[in-house]
Amino acid sequence: MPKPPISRRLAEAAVTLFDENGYDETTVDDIAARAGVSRSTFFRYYRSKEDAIFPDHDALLARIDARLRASTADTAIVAITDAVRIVLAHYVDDAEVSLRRYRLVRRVPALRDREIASVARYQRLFREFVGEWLDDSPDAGLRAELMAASVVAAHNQVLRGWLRAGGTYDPSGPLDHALGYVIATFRHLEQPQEHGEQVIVAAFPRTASPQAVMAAIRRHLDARPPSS
Amino acid sequence: MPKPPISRRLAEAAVTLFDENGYDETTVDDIAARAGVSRSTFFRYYRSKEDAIFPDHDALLARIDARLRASTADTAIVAITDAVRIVLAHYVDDAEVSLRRYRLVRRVPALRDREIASVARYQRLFREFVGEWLDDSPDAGLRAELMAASVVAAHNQVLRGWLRAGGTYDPSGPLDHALGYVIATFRHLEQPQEHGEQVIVAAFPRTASPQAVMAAIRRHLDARPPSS
DNA sequence: CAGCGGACGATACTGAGTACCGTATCTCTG
DNA sequence: CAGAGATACGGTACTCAGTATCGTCCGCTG
Repeated sequence: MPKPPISRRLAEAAVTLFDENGYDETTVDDIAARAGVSRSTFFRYYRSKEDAIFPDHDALLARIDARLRASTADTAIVAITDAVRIVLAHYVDDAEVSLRRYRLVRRVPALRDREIASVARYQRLFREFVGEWLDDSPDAGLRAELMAASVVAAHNQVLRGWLRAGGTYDPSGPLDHALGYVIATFRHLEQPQEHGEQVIVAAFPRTASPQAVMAAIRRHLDARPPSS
Repeated sequence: MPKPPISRRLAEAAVTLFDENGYDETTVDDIAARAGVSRSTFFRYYRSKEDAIFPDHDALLARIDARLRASTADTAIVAITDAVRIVLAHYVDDAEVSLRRYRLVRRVPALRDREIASVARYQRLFREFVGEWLDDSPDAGLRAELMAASVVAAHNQVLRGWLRAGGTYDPSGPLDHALGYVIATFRHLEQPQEHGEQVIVAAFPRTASPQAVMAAIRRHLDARPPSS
């Protein structure tokens, strides 16, 4: 039975000691000793003390990047939702670690700031990706920014709900719901405009009969100003 | 002519030295000496080396908090847009410092992370505020999260455009435009739902004939799952 | 005046983080 | 096989951000 890799042992030691003794009271020497390696080795594996409890961040970023790169504009929405699911699954697959980390991050400002910086990296990746997908219309930059921020915000909302509830349910349903909300919000703004023609939006009850829908739309069309 | 307050002298010394010598190459002793005070005094005014170039963050947060608290649900959108304008004006009013800081932050990861954490604090403030404003519907939390993230993202987009252009124009027009976009996006989702009925959103070319619209909607309705 | 509180400087210390060197191990090549 | 090179690790010295403490000075109040 081979020992787990050093990086994992260090991460486990860090979370355990932070839990037992507190973040500020735990030194890097303590962590290294608990993992059975030297302090130098700690800094070979982690850039800083804070990074030890986010051991998979770079790998996860790389996975997301790969997933996004494997898509085209046609499959972009699927790719983004997949990428977000990859992130959430990462937390859910190791719920115990995620819950411990969550409790730590809530208590320690330095870890909170680190996590925020990590999330910003996901967001930047999404934004760059969405920016490539959007055309060069005047608001493309703004839309990319907004969509990336919204996707990440939705994910965080779902994740935090799951963590707050102690990881007791499968959060993929709520994530689908939240992403659907985001996508619905932005999709109506993403419809390609057909050669300068304008698009109108009409909303009506889901249970409306085709006749009722038609009547509502006719009213709407009758009320619009003459097209230029 | 009284000397400027110590906190300002320290902040100015920090930015100047970071510019001249680099962030990592500048010590807290250097900054304190340049400002004519001791190192102890530096840490009396700033919690950390990084904080020295964000001297007004807490004061700005307090102003925003006050502005938001002075509003009601009826004036909430105005309050949020005012709060965002307060943030932007803060940068614009001292453009030279903002531009120097921008250049520093782009070059130094530690400062970038610090800025990201600062922005997250604004966002949290907005979210809490929006959360109070929204009713207790199932998606209220999600909506508050999304709106706060969007407002902040829009502001950042505008601010970064202004900074990238060297602060050469008044960014309040673009900010109004971006906020208008965000508010339009969310306003249509804030329409009251009629007694538990679901709403679908359909978009179609403005010039579509009623018959074409009807055909498109019929296809959509035929494709939906049975309503529960 | 004396006493108090607050601001500041100086000093000692801790621990995160960096740089460097030596040693051990492994792999590859002749 | 031996030797060379690469790699991983431990140990050590160091820097500097950040913390705690103490002493001094100054301004204010009674």
